[in-house]
Amino acid sequence: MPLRGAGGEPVSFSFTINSHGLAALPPGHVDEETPGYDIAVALDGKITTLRFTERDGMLIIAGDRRFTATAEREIRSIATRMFRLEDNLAPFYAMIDGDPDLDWARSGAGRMLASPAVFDDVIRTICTTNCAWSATTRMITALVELGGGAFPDPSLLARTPDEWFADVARMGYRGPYVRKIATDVVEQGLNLETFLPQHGLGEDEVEKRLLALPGVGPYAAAHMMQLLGYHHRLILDSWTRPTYLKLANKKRASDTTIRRRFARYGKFAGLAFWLYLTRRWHE
DNA sequence: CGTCCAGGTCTAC
DNA sequence: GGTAGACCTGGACGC
Repeated sequence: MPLRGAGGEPVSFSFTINSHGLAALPPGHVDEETPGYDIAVALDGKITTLRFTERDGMLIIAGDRRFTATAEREIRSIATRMFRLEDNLAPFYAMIDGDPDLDWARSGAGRMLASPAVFDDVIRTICTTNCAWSATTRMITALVELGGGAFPDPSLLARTPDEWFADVARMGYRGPYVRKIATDVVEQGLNLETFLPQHGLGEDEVEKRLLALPGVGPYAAAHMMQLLGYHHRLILDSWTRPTYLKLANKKRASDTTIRRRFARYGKFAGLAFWLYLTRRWHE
């Protein structure tokens, strides 16, 4: 399928795909040798590995078997979600034309790699809070192992006992939060997929609902908003703050000051901030 | 060994 | 609305 954004703009994952994206899979799932990206998902009730590669502006998707028409539609949907092809960055690229800090990004940068499902990203994001990155990968590796190679769906997490979260995944206080969200999806009709812009809830309402989830505060909500395609909020955490100071050659800057610095990018302020911080990832 | 803190959040004032 | 303290875990660090 064509690798273009919703506005026909270029899409590039030069570095993010193979490395640091939040949705990056546990070690072993990412092939560092070839410019491709593997992910295991459940299709037709079976765990299937999909390999994404890019050639001449086309996204090539290879599977390990033949697929039904239903599965093919699902694959297309997964790819569109993961690579954020529903997101229109053309207005942003027009905005940064000639911008000394961000003009480079017009070649197609700015799409934080997403998981096949919004649910996955919410849980993954909670696993990034208040811990070292090594703990994040440990927790997510355990989750994917529980899922048999793919990220576990809500019903599997809902029926997995508390002891597993505490003793196997070692998620500490996050375990009950994750189980609560999974249980609400299964039993209370909570549908995180409706947070996607196409469902029309509206930016403010989506943010409100994210913040209402246990374990999701300002940082996690900002990260999810970015993944969902709402680019206004700045992701402010213990990595982005010092990274900004270093790149901007400043001694200190309050969150308010940082926000003011990026306010010129309007509804794309958060994306501008993220690209400012991750520029070297794309070189 | 104890303390601090890492890509924060929640509760109680 | 703003702020202190607690919170699982485990690696880094000082003593």
